[in-house]
Amino acid sequence: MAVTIKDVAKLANVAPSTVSRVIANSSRISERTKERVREAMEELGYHPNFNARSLVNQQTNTLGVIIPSSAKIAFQNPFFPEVIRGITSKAYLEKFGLYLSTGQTENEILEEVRQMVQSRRVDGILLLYSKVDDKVINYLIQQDFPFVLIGRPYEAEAMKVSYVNNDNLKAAKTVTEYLLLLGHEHIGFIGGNLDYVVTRDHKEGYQQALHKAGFESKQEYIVYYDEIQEGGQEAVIELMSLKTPPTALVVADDLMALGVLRMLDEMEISVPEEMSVVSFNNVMLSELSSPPLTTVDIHIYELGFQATDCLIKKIHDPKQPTKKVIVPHKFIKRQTCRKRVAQKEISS
Amino acid sequence: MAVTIKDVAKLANVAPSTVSRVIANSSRISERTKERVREAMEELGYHPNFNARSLVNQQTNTLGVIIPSSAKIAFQNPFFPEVIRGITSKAYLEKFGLYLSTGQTENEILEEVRQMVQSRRVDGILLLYSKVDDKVINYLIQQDFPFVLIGRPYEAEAMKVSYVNNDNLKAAKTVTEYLLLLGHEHIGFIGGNLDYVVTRDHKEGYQQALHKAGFESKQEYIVYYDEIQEGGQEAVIELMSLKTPPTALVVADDLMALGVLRMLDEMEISVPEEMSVVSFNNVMLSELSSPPLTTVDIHIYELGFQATDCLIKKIHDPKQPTKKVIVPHKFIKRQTCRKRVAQKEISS
DNA sequence: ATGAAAGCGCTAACAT
DNA sequence: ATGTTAGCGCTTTCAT
Repeated sequence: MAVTIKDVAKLANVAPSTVSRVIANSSRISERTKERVREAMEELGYHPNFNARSLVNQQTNTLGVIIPSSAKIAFQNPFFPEVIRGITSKAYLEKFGLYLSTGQTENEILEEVRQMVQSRRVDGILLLYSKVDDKVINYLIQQDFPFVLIGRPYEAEAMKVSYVNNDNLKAAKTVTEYLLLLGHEHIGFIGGNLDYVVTRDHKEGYQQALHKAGFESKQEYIVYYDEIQEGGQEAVIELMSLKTPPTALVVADDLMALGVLRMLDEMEISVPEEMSVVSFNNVMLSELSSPPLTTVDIHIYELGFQATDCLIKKIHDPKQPTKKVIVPHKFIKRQTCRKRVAQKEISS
Repeated sequence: MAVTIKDVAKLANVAPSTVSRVIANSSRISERTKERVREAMEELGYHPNFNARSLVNQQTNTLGVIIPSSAKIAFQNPFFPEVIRGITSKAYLEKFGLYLSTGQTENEILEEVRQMVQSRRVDGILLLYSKVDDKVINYLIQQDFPFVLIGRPYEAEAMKVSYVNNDNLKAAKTVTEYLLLLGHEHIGFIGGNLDYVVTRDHKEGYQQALHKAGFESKQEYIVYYDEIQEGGQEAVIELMSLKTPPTALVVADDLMALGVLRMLDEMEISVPEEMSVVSFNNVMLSELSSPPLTTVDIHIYELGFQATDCLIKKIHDPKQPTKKVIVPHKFIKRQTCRKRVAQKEISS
């Protein structure tokens, strides 16, 4: 078996508790013994047993990270790697470990979360998505277990939920207004899955901008897709089949926008000449597309970093008031938007 | 505090050991008491304490997942999410948890790995990358700790390392031969970081194909980049500045190929008319680019799944012989390659 | 078929 | 300043 505290104690000629105190660098141990004990630890290659510590301390220094159930789709989206990167940075600084959920369906995940909290496998939980009416959130609230949401809770009841989010409504409103200013009057909206709060916020912002400008937001210009791969493409077909097809598109995220560009390319509709496109997230590949995407940078890394910060604080002091952090976004203009050209000018 | 085995025992009027046996579904407990105990567990909402179990069993049912140090770059690449997805699936099936590395530099990661193994925080380790002369690998070998490599060890000494890999050399050879068959005589090679074994395998395959066809592989056609973002772009500039610029490109991976396409687009070099491009991985966005990428599907998900399978088997039976699994690849022809047109035909 | 007791490796209260 | 001891929650001999 591995070397334990007892072995070190024996070699250093002290009691196990002394060794323990040396590990904690207790001030009640003389420098001389500390020295001796440390040498013994070195010599034996001692490392404290993680489980033993966790057991007695009643804490694991580990954060549970919950990835949405549609992992197949979700994980393809650079959003998740990037949040995790943010989480990772902060967790490393605070010496916390990361424990990843592995469930694929909503129920599997719920069961997993239950395990995590009840078996004390983690000290807190990071939820990487916010769904409308989510069972996991409800469970966590009911258990009063420390957790932080990335996104925002949908239900009003969830006042006590800490979260880190962007102002997605405002972002959507801004890009729509921008398109409006460019003279576009028929603007399509390609949203993600309606179960996600972010989709609803985007839609709301889009509609507010339209209404404010005196336009009616017509149902047929609004389309939702969750399948990123085919999603963008089908959405384009649907919208371009309208009697009056849109001349600009607000797209749920960069990856889907890529699919949109691809489809547009196939249909020989040129971007931005004949169609303007704006999307959200500003993941790296939005710069690599042809043409590069005009998009909203939501600072994904920061979302993860802040959420982790917030969670760890909450773990250290459970009485912390609930916090709502809004990470600012930034509109990035690249090459997929252009002033609208009147129809005749094109067709002539 | 949470409910423990003792509480259950008390309620069911049995000894703690009996409860423990019920959890393990021991055959030595009568159905009647099992029933009673289970009811008590239900009533109290009992869940076994993970750390206590790990402590006595000397196993954690957790796998350590080590992400390469250049996480910033690495994680942007869809390769990693996709391997993790494969890992996740298998881990879930086997009821193993996943513990993620958080270190950013090579040394941080090495230290983390040390912690993981010495503190018994994980039962085995999955290395998601294979670097030439990697300290982590050497440490793991020396500790004789169960681990599986995704990729392959570079040093011959590492005979005892189990790994899951593609035949990257062959894949690179095949695509180069394909380009050769299309009449291309000047084929550029844009590889990833030379520290990674996969890069060396790609280069080797590329060169073998060239030599077999009677061509010399010239140094100036071979270029390495690790920065995905700018990498592809700079590489293109470098290669196109040659006196005889290549008419075809073998690119390290899809993401970088995207950057290449983007740059080519900017330089108004049309793909595939004036330049053929092949890459590796077949991540989802390779289908979304314009034009869609001709690439090699290396079955990333499968790599993760197989590696996890292999590791768990090894954990269950440490005497298992070392295994080398080669996941087959598949050449996916899409729209970035075309027969070479003689120079004059274009310029005329 | 079940209970009692020891022990996994560590920390912390209580001695001294 | 250091040692003794109990106990975290569980599993596993060893009894009965």
